[in-house]
Amino acid sequence: MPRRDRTALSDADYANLARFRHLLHGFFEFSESAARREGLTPAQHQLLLAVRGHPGPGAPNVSDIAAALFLKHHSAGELVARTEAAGLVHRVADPSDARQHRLALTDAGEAVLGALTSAHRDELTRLRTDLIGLLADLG
Amino acid sequence: MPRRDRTALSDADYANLARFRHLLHGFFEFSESAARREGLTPAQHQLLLAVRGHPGPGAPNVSDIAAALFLKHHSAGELVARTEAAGLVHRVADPSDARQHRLALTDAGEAVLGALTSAHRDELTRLRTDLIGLLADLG
DNA sequence: CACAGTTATATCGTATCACGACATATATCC
DNA sequence: GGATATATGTCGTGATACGATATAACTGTG
Repeated sequence: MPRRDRTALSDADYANLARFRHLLHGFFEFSESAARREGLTPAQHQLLLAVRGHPGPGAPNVSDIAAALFLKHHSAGELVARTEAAGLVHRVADPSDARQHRLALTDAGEAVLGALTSAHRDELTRLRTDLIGLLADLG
Repeated sequence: MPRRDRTALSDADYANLARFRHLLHGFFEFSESAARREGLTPAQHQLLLAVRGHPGPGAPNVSDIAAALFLKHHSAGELVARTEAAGLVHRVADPSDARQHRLALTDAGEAVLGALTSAHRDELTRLRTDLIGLLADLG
């Protein structure tokens, strides 16, 4: 059992966990403001990334996206609809299953995601050392 | 300049960033469900942690919490009011500045935060290796 | 020592977004 | 081919952070 004694929490344990959360929260604030600067909602940005970074062999469908973004199926569908209306993704009917829609980025979606992904990679490079240090203190 | 060429993004870069976000998102899902199991909203949990883990010399006030949680001052005040109503924190008037309220955990808040913090430490121990591996791929 | 500016917090109405409940269409399996 | 499962869509609701605004208290300055 890797779990340590519950009574063993020190002030430093709380402070380290608080700092870890604060650091991650700061990263997400960065991410959200970067997305909004590009005219996207944060959720739309995450959708684009989930579509582009989908690990499977083919293009993801709405259910894949729901799983990737921890959403209910119909919430994922709503997000896809909003993002499609913004011209960033499009749905193509799956030829082998008429219930499903395969998702792909539009050229506009591809462009904006590229810019955002570069910015995020840079930001993570800046944060990496602190993050690893905190993880070492926490584990 | 640490920034790499914007055109240098590969499929793997997108996939790695997507996996990184998915891993962190999963951690937050774990955190939120743990908080709700204890009868707290996720925001209330973060408030407790920010109070308990506050780095400064004294107890934090509402503005400190706003900064720690990336909230506007009045949103932090609303969160404190809700959490105080739940009996998890209390406000004590600062004797040297009647505008401020210093925040402290109640015994109930202390107990629930302790349980949650232990659980989070364990979860982070589980995730640490994957997280560090992904950070290495991303930077 | 008034008063201008700043700081700390509170009130209220609004907007966003994911959700539950429900509905529909298609596929699959005895 | 009828029952069941899967994929997605519609609609109303609730939670909560926010902007705009307000109030109170502190601080420095002349």
